[in-house]
Amino acid sequence: MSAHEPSGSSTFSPPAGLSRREQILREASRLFAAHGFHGVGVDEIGAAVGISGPALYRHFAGKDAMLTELLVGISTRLRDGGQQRVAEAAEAGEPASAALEALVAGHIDFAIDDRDLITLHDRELDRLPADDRRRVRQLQRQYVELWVETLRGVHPSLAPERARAAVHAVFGLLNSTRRLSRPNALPDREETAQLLHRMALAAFTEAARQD
Amino acid sequence: MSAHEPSGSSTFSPPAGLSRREQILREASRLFAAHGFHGVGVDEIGAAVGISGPALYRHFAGKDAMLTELLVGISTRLRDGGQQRVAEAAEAGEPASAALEALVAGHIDFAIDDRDLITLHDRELDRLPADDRRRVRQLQRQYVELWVETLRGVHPSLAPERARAAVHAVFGLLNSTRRLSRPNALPDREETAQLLHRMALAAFTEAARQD
DNA sequence: CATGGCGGTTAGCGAGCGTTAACCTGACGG
DNA sequence: CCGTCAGGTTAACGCTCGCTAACCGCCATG
Repeated sequence: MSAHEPSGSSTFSPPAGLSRREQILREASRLFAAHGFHGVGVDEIGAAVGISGPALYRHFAGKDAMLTELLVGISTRLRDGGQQRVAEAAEAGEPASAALEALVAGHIDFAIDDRDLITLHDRELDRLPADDRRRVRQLQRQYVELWVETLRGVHPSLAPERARAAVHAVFGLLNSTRRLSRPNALPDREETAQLLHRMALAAFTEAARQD
Repeated sequence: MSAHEPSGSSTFSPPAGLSRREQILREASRLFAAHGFHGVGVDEIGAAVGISGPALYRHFAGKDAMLTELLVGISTRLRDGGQQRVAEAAEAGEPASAALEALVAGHIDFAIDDRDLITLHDRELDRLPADDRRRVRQLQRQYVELWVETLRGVHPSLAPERARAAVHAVFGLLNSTRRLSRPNALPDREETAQLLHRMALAAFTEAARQD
């Protein structure tokens, strides 16, 4: 196998491509998304990166720790990315609707390009140990609330509870990408992204309409 | 399926409420939805209906068979219900849009009232043995195609591939109910149903808009 | 009143799981 | 040139799992 990579002369830097840890996380997310957390064995994960079984414990405390790191990473990226987009829109003096559109566009990029992670994000939360689960749930809640606030900035008449339901519904809509496109690459990524974008905004607008 | 159920002369066939089989299926669906198929043991399922472990094998061939029966049942109900609603709308001479609305309304009823089943329906398919999986996938595909045809009846300009993506997206939107309302009963079922209904139709309309 | 079988019970098996232990190797800094 | 140590290996442990075996009580029926 590849013993050592052609990295620079420094003491030890990540091997240019992906570090072992990152390799493992990537393969683990693929396998967890495909077969479920309990449906994947540690030997299987090891085999996917060319090492076998217990060697994983040189990089992670256990199987749970891999799932925890994946879910915390996803939730953090989503929340931080969302906060940044909203903040940028605000600083640029753009209208509230621009912030909402930025949230939608960012989520779509994520849902299309990191399909496995999005799958884990709303499927495997309950497989976490209680402490980590609380932490991830908190991050997810913050992300949802960011959307709710932004949405209500565009449609102030929308009641909070209703807005929250609408946000969850749109998440479901956007995350449907995991069901499309069997292999890995979308037939036409941009077209799919635009379709979802428009459907999401239309759904929001309708949710806010007075009846 | 089952050899001897209520049948003729027996004084005491179905225990008035749910048969043992139905009890087991109900509890199994709850547990599978909560912890995932691999995350639930047969002892746990047995305990949930007041019997213990191996007694389940008097009613089912195995754990796989329970999941199979649940998923086949769900997929069949969805497809048959959808076909019936579309047929009824056609016989009544209603416009194509009425058929689409009937599909949406029917799916929402299902998604709200049988939340656990909807969860299994799009999460646990890959845990089935290959034969059963093919069978369920076929039923699901027929249901999707029914929606696609109906949608294209309303918006003939919509390309089939695009329509299919839109249908999957709306399924994701409607199935988001499983994420709402932690305990069991929705705060206001009718209001939620109407909100989802309108959002779904608006998303469809936007998907069909020419750009 | 014997009987048959439905629907339970407990014991236990064999496989697979996550994890630990003990050991090895090759690269690198002093 | 040697010691350290990161990052592998295989063996094995203990536990849990799905499932089978063996047994049994109840109750409707002939």
